[in-house]
Amino acid sequence: MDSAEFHAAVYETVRLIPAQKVTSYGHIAKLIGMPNHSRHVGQALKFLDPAADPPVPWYRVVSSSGAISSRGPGTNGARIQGDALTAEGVEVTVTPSGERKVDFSAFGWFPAPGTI
DNA sequence: CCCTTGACGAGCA
DNA sequence: CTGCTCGCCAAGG
Repeated sequence: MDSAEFHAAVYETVRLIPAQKVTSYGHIAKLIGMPNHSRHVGQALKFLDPAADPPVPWYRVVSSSGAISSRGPGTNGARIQGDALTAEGVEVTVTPSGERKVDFSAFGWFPAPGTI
């Protein structure tokens, strides 16, 4: 599997995430058969064209702890993602330190590989 | 070819 | 809860 196929597989899988559900980078990696490439799932989403057609609901992908990565101070990516999820009806908790988190027990989507 | 970076994950103190 | 270590691997300098 080359880089282009990897990206395609990631986008394809992310589109399968139901509305009002979230999953993790690591689980996306498992679903496409590359459990050790969680970092590259993030890369694929990072390179994604926001105007892709059909759209890719990248905002439904968070870290394994349920937290939304900050992307560093000065960037508003985390806030955008949190807002997008909130707008869809997903409960996003904001910790005192400003961290946004999602409750997997209520909104998690983790199908076993091969069952989708 | 070596070194550093990451929208990551799991384990441990 | 926070912080640190190690494993992972493609990309870019």
